[in-house]
Amino acid sequence: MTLIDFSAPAHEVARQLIGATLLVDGVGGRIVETEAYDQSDPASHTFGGQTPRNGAMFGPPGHAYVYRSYGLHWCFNTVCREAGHGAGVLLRALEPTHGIATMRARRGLQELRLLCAGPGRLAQALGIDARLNAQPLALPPFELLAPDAAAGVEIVLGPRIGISKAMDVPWRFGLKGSRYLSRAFAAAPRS
DNA sequence: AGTATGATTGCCT
DNA sequence: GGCAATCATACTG
Repeated sequence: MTLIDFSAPAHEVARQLIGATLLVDGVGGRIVETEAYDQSDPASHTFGGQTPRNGAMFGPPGHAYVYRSYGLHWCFNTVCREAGHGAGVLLRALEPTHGIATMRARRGLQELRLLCAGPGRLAQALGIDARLNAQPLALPPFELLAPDAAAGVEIVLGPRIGISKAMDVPWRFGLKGSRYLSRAFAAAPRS
């Protein structure tokens, strides 16, 4: 069975990914935070159409889109919908579970909670860089494991982080109560 | 060819 | 809370 339907819209894939486990060369953890982007979205890299940098986002779904952020960090996305749509999901945080010693060495940091709490940190911990851009997630070094069915994943959502446009679109998804998020989600609205 | 701008992080005050 | 680091991409002239 297919673990995740990457041909679905980005916000749907972003939701499905919460609770799944992502490994790169056996190192990684449980996905606890994602954000969705698509071409109709002013905050997306693909909003202005295809360029050499964002080309992978217009490629086949289920592949990686890796880009450099602020000249020093790498950020990792999964491509969604059919090729040509320019949609994807940014992975923002993991709960470290596999290869923790390797991740600590790469990050030069002991504290588990901060190993993968943020898109740049996550990429550094997993050893992700430009060589993985446009690579298929179904093949090594990638590995994607289903959420524990018994776990009953509870999802929270809110506005995305670090963008200057479409800030009202609630396309940030998180695992409720996780302490490995890049930032806390706002408290549930009072009724 | 020159400049403005980040889907960020970590260190400083 | 403020800001520097650091550079590929995109845009302007």
